[in-house]
Amino acid sequence: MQTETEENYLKAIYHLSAKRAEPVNTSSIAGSLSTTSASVTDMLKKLAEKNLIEYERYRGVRITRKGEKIAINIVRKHRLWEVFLTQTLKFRWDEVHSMAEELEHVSSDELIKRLEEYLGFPRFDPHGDPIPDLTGKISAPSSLTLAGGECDKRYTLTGVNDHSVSFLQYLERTGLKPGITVRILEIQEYDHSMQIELKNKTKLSISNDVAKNILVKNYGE
Amino acid sequence: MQTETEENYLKAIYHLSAKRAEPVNTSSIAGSLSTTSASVTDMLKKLAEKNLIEYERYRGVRITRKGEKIAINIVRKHRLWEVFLTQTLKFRWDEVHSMAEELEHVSSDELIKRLEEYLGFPRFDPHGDPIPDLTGKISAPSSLTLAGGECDKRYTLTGVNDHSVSFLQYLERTGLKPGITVRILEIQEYDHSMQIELKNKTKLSISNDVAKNILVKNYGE
DNA sequence: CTAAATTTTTAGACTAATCTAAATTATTTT
DNA sequence: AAAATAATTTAGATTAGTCTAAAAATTTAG
Repeated sequence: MQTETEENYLKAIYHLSAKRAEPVNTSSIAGSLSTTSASVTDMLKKLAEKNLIEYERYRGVRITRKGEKIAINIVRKHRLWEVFLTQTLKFRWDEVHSMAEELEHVSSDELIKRLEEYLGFPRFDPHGDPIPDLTGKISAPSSLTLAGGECDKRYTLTGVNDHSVSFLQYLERTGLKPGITVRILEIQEYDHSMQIELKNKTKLSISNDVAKNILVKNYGE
Repeated sequence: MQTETEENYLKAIYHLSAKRAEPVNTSSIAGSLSTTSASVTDMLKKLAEKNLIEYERYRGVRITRKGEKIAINIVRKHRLWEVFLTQTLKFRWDEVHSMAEELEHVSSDELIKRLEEYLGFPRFDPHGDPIPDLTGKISAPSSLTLAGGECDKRYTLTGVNDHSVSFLQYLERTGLKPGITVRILEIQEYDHSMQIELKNKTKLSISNDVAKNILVKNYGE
């Protein structure tokens, strides 16, 4: 068994590993957990001792199979709780992250199995991120972003790349929630910003930066 | 704000206070939290510092209004989670205590408000204990036990006095869950044990000790 | 009402997680 | 390839919670 703090380190290392092939370095872990490099070094020794990571001084860190299993299980719990909070308790999708951050640590595997069943085995959380199954298998998330869309075609929003609260709240305010469908009206040559139309005929303009952070699938797929 | 450990101490003191008017002594707190008296003394100083309890060396402890508010809020969370676990996730009533013990600490007040609404504002948890409302008000639980029942009358089980897992599992096995109705067939003079009949005509004999720990209301009330 | 037994508190130590500041190793620049 | 810069680790302290063993206070018994 591991402490909540150890779990948070493993989760951070797991997420950072997903973004690059090289070992994860100390300061990026410190950054993502808002702590100091000195604290991270201490914890890395502890996790290596338990064979949850491979760690060599000054060389960074790789997560082991054993550590990854634990991390994936936490991600699974987190995302299932997010579905519960939005679907059952009607929280907005931009409110649920911090609550799920707490719930992910306290819930027994049996509780999560039942919760998953009750929720109808959802495959994605409210932000479009895939929910690992009991065995740790993870469906591929959509890799198409709105920025890759074509004029006059329709797309259904499935998730986001940027999970920051400010971005989510921006989307929430403009009505761009997962599940809704948009049509691209026009794409500007010079900055790749685009005009889009929502179902209710609202027209709005979004920057390429925003479009690149919105995951979509083709309408009707 | 207080730590999870402080919350557990407050809850223990609150529950122990409910049973007697005198101040709560150190060793009973240690007993109910499975820790040592020395640890309890340390924590009492800390809680007194924060005005959550009144504490005088060697004299025991009383909870303050401020401490009681916190304790009641934790009890409220605990019992609402128990309802969720049995009602929504279909856990047995003898399984939910330890899970709720963890969930009670992580849940924000807003989450609990929504959960309460989703559950339909239940007034009692699966063991018949009253659920404090948002303001801290607590309905009176049933005070009638099956031991006080009369021959040939029907009673509906509403809860228990003994919350130990072994007692709950005994009741679960014999079919004596809250909500069901029983009829008293016969009461033995010499040991006050009783023969009762369940809805499905099952007859069984229970000791006076057991009967005293089962809360009931008159059938049809 | 004193003596024994019990309860409670204090003293001192331990673990987990954290921090700052100093030292060490690695990387980049010139 | 040496010097400067940046990243990482170590050293030493701190806080929360816990423990054991010893000391002090209270309660109980004779």
